[in-house]
Amino acid sequence: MPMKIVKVDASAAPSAADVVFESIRRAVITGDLPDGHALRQEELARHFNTSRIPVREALTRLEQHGLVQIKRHHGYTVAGLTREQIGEICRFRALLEGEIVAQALVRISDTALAQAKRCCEAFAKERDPVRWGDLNRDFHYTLYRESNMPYHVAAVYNALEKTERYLVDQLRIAHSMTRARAEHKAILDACIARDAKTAARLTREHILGAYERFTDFLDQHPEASKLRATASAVG
Amino acid sequence: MPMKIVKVDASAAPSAADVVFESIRRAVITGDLPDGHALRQEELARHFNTSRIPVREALTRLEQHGLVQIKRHHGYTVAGLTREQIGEICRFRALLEGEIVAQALVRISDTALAQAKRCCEAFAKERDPVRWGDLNRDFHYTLYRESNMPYHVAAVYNALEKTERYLVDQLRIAHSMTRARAEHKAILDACIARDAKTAARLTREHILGAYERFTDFLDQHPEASKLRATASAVG
DNA sequence: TTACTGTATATTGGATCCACGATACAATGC
DNA sequence: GCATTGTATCGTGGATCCAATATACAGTAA
Repeated sequence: MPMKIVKVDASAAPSAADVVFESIRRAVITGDLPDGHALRQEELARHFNTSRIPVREALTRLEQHGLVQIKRHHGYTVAGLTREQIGEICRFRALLEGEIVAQALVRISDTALAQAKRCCEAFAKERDPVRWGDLNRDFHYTLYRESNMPYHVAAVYNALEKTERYLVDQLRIAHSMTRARAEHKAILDACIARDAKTAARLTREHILGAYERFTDFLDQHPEASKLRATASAVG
Repeated sequence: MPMKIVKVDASAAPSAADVVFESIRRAVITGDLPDGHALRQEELARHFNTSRIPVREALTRLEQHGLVQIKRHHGYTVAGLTREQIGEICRFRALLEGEIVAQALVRISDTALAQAKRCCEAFAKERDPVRWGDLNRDFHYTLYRESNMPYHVAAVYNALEKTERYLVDQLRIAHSMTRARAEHKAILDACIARDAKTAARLTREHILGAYERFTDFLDQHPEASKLRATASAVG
């Protein structure tokens, strides 16, 4: 008799540490938790209605990701990046993402291209800045998915999550969404034409260009780096 | 009055978790702990004369590095890589390390080159296979150090530590140390000549070639394979 | 006043204890 | 015999408790 109940892997249910990790991670990469903010174990434990043990596990995971910093007996703080560090990470992404798109185009399916088109349009239409990071990620990841380079893609995502809050801020402030939309469209067109070289070049320029505009903006408005919202609410 | 006692930062002393982490990490990357080996918390706690808490912290750190795998309520095991995963990581390293050497040569100092020469000679002279991994790392790292690309270098090291045990094994079994010595020498010569393009190309070939010889050896001696299929975590 | 010392408090690192899930195997019913 | 169920045991995930360190500040002596 075939089982009539939907099959779910109960062992895949997230642990308390998973929940805390994801929640804090999200707050850090979106910028809801400002750089340098102290993450008190007891406070977080109360906030998530759990004990300090899963909180500590979440914090050690975040530290390995480079999203929080630890100083022995002083506790964990949200890790910030200097402008130079952001620059290096952007060059890292440009190098890898160029290679990944090029490789993905060798084998990419029409369904993936259609999905990328939808992501591109969703990004272009979105008015709410807090959603831009996710939609941007969706677009690029759809293109990368069939590259058969999971390690490269994971490395890109680790890199992206460290810098996203800075670059998205810039998108909003400098009104460069128009340009981002056009660049996404150009990359998509190159992909549809299966022109690997052009797609790779445009991807690299897209990433490095965003960094250029980010630094330009900081140079013109040095006070802008401090105007981050300091909502300390997690979850 | 100037303090006459040597200055040491006592807060930099390693915690119990640090010690356990480093120790297990070393055992995994050298291959002393075979793929799939179960890491029991209680057993490790006894072994390191501590409690399960620092052991668990060490294991979660190792999991974020992709060196161990976790299955909920089943415990931690040493994460193995498939041949395909090793291949992708080698391509990842080739891409990055080529870029890093090229960039490093723009600014590399004579002292760094002299140190690289010493590392190269130490590697060539060493007879003990268990030291090859460290000496190989020393040589390459000396060249990369002045690239001013710490994020790239760290990514390379995260990648290298996952595959080192497989590739070093191959070095020993297939007697390809002679070739490795020659390749190191060639890279060093290109660096001394400050020929960035050649150094980058030789570095890429060095890495990809080692992988080729690794797979060739496995094809010829299928019983030598210690490879175990896993779905490894993100590093 | 000013520099040093001692104490109170906050917070982390680690140890111990408990509850739940997983496995192995004996017991039961057919 | 064979499948199912109950139970004993083990190991992990999490909670609580304790120890050690850091900061703040009050007190004391020159």
